[in-house]
Amino acid sequence: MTREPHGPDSGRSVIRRPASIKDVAAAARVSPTTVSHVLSGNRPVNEQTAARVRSVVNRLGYVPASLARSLQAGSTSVIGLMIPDISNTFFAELAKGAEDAAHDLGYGVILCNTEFDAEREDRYLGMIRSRFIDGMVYASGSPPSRRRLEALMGRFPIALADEEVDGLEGALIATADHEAGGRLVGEHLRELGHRRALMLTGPRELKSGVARAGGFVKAFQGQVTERVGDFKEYSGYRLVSELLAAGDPDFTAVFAANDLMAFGALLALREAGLSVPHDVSVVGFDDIRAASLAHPSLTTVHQPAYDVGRTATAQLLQYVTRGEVPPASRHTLPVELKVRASTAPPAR
Amino acid sequence: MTREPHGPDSGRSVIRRPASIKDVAAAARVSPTTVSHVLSGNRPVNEQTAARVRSVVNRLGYVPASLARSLQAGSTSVIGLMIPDISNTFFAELAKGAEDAAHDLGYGVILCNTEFDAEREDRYLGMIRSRFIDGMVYASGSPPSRRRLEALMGRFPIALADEEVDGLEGALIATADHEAGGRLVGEHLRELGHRRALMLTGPRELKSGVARAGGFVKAFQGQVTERVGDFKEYSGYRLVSELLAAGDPDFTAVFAANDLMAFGALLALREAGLSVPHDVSVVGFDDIRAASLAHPSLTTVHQPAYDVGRTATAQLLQYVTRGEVPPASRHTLPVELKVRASTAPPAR
DNA sequence: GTAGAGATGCAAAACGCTTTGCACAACGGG
DNA sequence: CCCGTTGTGCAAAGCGTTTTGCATCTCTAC
Repeated sequence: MTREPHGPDSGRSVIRRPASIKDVAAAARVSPTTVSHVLSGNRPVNEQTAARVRSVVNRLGYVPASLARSLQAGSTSVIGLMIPDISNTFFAELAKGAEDAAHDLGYGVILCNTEFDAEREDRYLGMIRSRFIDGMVYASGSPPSRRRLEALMGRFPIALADEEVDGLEGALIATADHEAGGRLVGEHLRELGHRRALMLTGPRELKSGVARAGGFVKAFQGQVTERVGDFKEYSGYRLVSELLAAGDPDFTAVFAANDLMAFGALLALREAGLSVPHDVSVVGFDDIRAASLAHPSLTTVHQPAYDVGRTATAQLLQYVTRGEVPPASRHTLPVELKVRASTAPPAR
Repeated sequence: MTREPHGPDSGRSVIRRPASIKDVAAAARVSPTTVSHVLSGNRPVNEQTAARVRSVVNRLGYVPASLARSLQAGSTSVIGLMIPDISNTFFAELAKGAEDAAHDLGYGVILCNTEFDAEREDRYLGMIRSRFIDGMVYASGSPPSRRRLEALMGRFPIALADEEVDGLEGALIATADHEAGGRLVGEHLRELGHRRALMLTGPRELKSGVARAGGFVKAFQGQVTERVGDFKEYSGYRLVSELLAAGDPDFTAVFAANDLMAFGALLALREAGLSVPHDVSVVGFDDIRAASLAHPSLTTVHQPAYDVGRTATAQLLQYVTRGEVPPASRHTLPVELKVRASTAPPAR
């Protein structure tokens, strides 16, 4: 434990002031202007002088303060990504796509995880108003924040990813083709020979869920019993259990509007002594990780969460880089039916 | 389609210059100083004047530019979170914890998703050197970036979360108690009556996996066959299949160093006609979502990913807010054994 | 009547960079 | 010999804040 050499400043691990462009200029006996030009290559500099400057830069470990640079440039090359829950694999995939797209253009992404908390959403919305971020990809959606968002939309670059609530038109939107997904499921079950299905939907307010159900009903062309769930596992379990308890089930297939509810349905069927897919087929939506790992593995619709995030971000940045607010436009991304072990022709 | 009223500036959705403090000052016939004081409450201002200023602020929709503020203050209230893959639920949970902790202190989090790509890691490390972020929570770890990290550690606030590679000492570290997790599994299997186990480890370089194996072997006190995997599902499948094909298995239980490999093992056992847990018990590590959804549900060790992220961040910020570099310290977080349906006493 | 104190508001510096305009020298072409 | 050009580098303004340090003015107390 050696004693530190000098002064009161010694031992403590306080961060000392980093070298500024002035320090470099002084040490190289040139003006800050010249240093800037050497580093940016913005104007020619005598090679000998430039070499001297570079050597000082290295010696001092000088790195330009990006804050000052951003202030001067009027943009930060950072955007925000507003999502309700990063631990939800759907949003995690979406975030990955957004990060990739941003990275491609040299942009950074601030993670705005909201838990649908209005106070939190407000704080993050403040980042764009105070111009700390150049734009925002918005995939959240508590109703109060939606209203505030609308006010911002004309003045700041904002894009909607997988918008699930209506009332937000006139924006740049990237979303999966929910209706087509529902249609694919309908066709699949019909072709297997099913004629009576149980459809577990999400809350009515969420557009995506409604679109899934709509596409399904249209394509299935059979008898469909609808029950409203909340996209959580338990609601799938509860709804199916109730129907089974009420008597002989009037369906040979279950289409849940997302995988979680499908898992709940699986559990309820198993508890009732019904075998999947022999007695009843089950289909989900999302293709979360667990869908392929579960037993039986779940037939489901793969949502391109990654592409949704990537597209929304890439589109947004196209305008941000030009200092413009994006115009209204919709980008619908294709979905894919993953047929696995939970569907089969009906036994009866 | 009505024609826009005036000038060349009209129709285009270009963002127009937002109001600055000077604009507000001019409109309220005071100095920028006074505006600043009204807004910050830093010095008293005549109530009548203040009211006038506030009204102008509202009318103009003035929001202080945080960039300028940060430049002046010398910090941005943003930190970075470096992780290899946000779509991995473990890191997503960790990120959520980090975001929560940051939010509590008014900090933002920049998502640095690296895919173990050195170029990408470098770019993000650049953000801290250019002082765009006040600190960094580091949960990634490609070897090249590790070396660069070491150089930065003394000069910038950096914390390690769930560090999985060695060579990085002298840092602030938050990690799960991997060894204790292994021990819990060992005790559990021993108490069930198992005497011969197969241990599927991760790569030798990853400290956490080594610790899990170490704890297990110590506590199990039986015969342990070790096989080295790579933490991916397929390696679990392959290793178990190979052993089964080679003849009568010399184990009644399998402990995989993570859930994914455990799933692979499950699959291999099922294909070989062995029943889990009747013929063989299987245990994983991590407690990812699919663990509870799989069939049979997986006995595993729950890792506090959220807490790891939260703790690392909270600890880091404690020093960042004081403008200090954190000292070396280790925070080990407790794990928990989740006993589910994949373990039972051995049949033979 | 006057000194000290409080209230009130402004000017100016500072944060660290980029960019524009300008000065000076050297040089070649007409 | 003069003018235009090219090379080289600096001074200064500007980006939008916050934070001193001062200058007034008005009280209050003695």
